[in-house]
Amino acid sequence: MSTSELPPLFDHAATERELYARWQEAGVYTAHAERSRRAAGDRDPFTIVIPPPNVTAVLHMGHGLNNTVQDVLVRWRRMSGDEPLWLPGTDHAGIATQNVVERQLAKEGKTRFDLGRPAFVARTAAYVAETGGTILAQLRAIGASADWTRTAYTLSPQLSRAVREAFVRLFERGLIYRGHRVIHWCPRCLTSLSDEEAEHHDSTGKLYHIAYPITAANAHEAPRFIVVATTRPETLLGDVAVAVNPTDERYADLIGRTVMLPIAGVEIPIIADDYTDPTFGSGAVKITPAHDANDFEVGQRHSLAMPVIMSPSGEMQEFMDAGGRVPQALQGMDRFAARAAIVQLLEDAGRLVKVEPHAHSIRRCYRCDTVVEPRLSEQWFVKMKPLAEPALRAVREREIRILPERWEAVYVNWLEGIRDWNISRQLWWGHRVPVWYCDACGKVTASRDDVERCPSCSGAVRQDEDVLDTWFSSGLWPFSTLGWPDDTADLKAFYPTDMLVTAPEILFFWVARMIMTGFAFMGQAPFHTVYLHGTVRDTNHVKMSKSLGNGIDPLDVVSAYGADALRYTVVAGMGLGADTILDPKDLERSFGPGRNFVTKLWNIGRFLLTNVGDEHVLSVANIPDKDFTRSDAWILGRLNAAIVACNSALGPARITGTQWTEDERFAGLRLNEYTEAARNFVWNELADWYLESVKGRLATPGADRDVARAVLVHTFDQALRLLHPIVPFVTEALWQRLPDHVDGTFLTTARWPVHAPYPGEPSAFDRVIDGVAAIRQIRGEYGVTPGKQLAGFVIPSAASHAIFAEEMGLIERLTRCTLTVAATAPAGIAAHQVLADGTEIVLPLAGAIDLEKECARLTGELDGLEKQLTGLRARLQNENFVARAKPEVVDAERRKEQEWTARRGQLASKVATLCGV
RNA sequence: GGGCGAAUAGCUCAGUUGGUUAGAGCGCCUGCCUUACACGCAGGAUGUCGGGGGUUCGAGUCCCUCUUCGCCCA
Repeated sequence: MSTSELPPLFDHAATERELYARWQEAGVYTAHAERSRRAAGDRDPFTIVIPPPNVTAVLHMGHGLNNTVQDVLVRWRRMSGDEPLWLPGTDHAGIATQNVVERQLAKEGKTRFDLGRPAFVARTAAYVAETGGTILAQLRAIGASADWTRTAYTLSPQLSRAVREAFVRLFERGLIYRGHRVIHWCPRCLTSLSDEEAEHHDSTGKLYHIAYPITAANAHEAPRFIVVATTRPETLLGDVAVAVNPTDERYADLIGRTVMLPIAGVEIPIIADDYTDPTFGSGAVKITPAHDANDFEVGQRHSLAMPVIMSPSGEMQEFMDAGGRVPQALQGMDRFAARAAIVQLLEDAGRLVKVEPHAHSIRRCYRCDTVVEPRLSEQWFVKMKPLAEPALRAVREREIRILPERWEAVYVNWLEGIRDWNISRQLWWGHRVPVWYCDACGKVTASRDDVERCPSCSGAVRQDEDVLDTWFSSGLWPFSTLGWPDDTADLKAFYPTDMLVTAPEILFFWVARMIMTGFAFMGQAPFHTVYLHGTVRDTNHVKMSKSLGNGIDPLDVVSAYGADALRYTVVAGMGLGADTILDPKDLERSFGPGRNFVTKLWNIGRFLLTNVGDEHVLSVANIPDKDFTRSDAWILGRLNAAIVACNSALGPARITGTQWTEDERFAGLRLNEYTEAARNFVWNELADWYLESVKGRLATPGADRDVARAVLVHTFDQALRLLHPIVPFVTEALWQRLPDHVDGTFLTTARWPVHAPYPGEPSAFDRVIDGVAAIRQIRGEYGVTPGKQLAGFVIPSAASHAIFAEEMGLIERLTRCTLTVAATAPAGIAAHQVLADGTEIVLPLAGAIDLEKECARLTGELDGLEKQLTGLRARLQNENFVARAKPEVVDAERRKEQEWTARRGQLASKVATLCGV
């Protein structure tokens, strides 16, 4: 390969397309069950199941981040010799998808009821068939090495079967039941929601204090009122009682009497219940059991009626047991309009005592943001306590770890207070509840297969109208995607999976439920590691979203900067659990550094390919120790350090045994540290020093040139391997061009670097680096242009004599100097540097030296050293320090004192001779 | 209301069990188109580690407290 074919900038667009196609064609990302150690193979399986994006979704930066992380981990394990499976797929997203299709219908002036259920479902399925693969296709653009042959979908026949199986098993175990209670209802989506789907939002509302007239005991009693406080006055039409605390003396005499409910004109009792907080408002609360979950419980305790005074879409209506409660004028009025109307009516009637601002939190539908209405209705629930118990234990007993650590506490806290899960949704798009009712005999049948006739009386049956919460199906994801309930080869080979990578927002929605179902159906935790990464935000720390217009389209970034730049940016900026801040208004600021890194890598490759040539390159292992130079030993040592740093930032990959050890429990997954270690090696060590040091050797034919070629190719090859998970495209493109490349082999399946023993003393070259840096510093301080050739002297310390004598040519080349090794510093005005090891560098800089400035510089340096030495000595003279600090710390301080003292002596005599002080 | 987290350079963030002179990228300043790379190279400046108190020989790191911000749950 000649460099004429390599332009100075990496052509990401063409390369990404070509390489992804070749990876696909070679099938390198297809997992093989038989290679898993759990089957007949000899490889450790490493499985990640994707958090399935909605079928309606298009790729946003959150997906970009989430999937980049998964891909980095999977590529790392693939190269490490595991049998990896990254299983992709999508989620049918009941509410979201149904909303999209309903909006389409609305444009045609139709509703789903015009179509009817079968036609609506067919239309939605057709829509999904057409557009549902979009996001998965987009994941390919960022280089996702997922196994597309196993792409799953929650509404596929296979996964639907898993849903029925799970439902029926839980039903048979008594863990699924039908209940009549107050749930969260979205009046816009016309469905119930789980607790998790009704999100809290802080808001400033109003607290209305309303006076309810107490029914007079007799004709002589003066009119009395009891004041209740509420944020939702419109619900008073559904009030069935006023509750006071039994210990509240203010109201003791009123318990058992009745009040006349304003507007509704119904007489309701005053009851005593502990639920009432005497310190809140007036200490009396209105009880609306059909429209408030707490009131519902009060209502149950007191066997109260439960009138529903709103329609499903949130309009005032005598819906259930509410006959005569909603005045004609209010019927059909929206709940918020009704609130205003009722407040007005109360005010007109003199019943509104006061209105005060009130900070509280209201719940909104997580899909459409509509204020949720608590509503009494019939729903299916999962009994959670028994399911939560093993999920709780698994984390407490370190069978599963959650990173960052603090989320473990959140998880435990939630599971401890877990409430039953409402799983029925009044939607059409989803898995229909597999329950059939017989109207003839009343038999309720939950069944894996469709039921045609009542198993009891052979009467006609009808299936439950509701569908299941989408999260019910995604909760089965780690095993339903592998073929469960069938006993498949994939299930055997790849379950339990390994890591789950997702955002903290769905810790309860999804992660906790997968853990529960994992134990319930598989008897094992579904994964050993949960990695919760941060959120993508803009520079104002506002979460990126399409609706806010502060999003970044990852595909725009890919086309402008390349997939590698996107990935690098995301991974390099990701502290454990920290949010990722990107600037949607300045993509260059966010992604420029990533692209620059790719360009740098590309140019290291260009240099190497031009100067190394096509001829066979020796294996580093076959080169005799004595043939390596100091810089060879140094870079090989740095490579080892980089490998160690990358490994410890990434690993451990899996649990050993059945419990995480204290050491490993929160270790690894420091992707930013991994990135920095690899970047530092290739840029600041390989490119900045080794590559510069090797230029002369490459230009000089002979045996040493072959050693240099071998070390250069070896270290670059290893660097490409370390970097491949982060920037797969540019690394693969370069790797395939390396000399001796075997056609048909890929970096993506090449071996991850291992720490290897190399010859020589890696640190000797640090003396060269120190010397070069010192000379460059003088150049900088005296403003000598880099191009100007200088002459100078090196007075090496005894320990470093050989190094400076032998490496002088290299130092001269790197500094553009002509240097002479001398025993003592020559007399005369010059710039001086004293290196850490005691070696002195003297640059006369004929005529350019300002004696005053040089003295000031050296004196300043001496003063700084003096100050530090004083502090250091004070510490060493402190008996407490010497007695109590760890011996190795004290020893280190003593050594330092010796070094600093020697250096101070050198500097002091410099200053004395030069400045006459 | 309960719980959790954050506050470190102009910006975005590292800083593992307390132990040199607190780091990186971007930005900024100076000089360089040194034939791999100006998406680059060399050099440089910048921090009472949010405030206060405490423990300790030693605190960015541990404890208490205050302030500000964020998240989760009621």
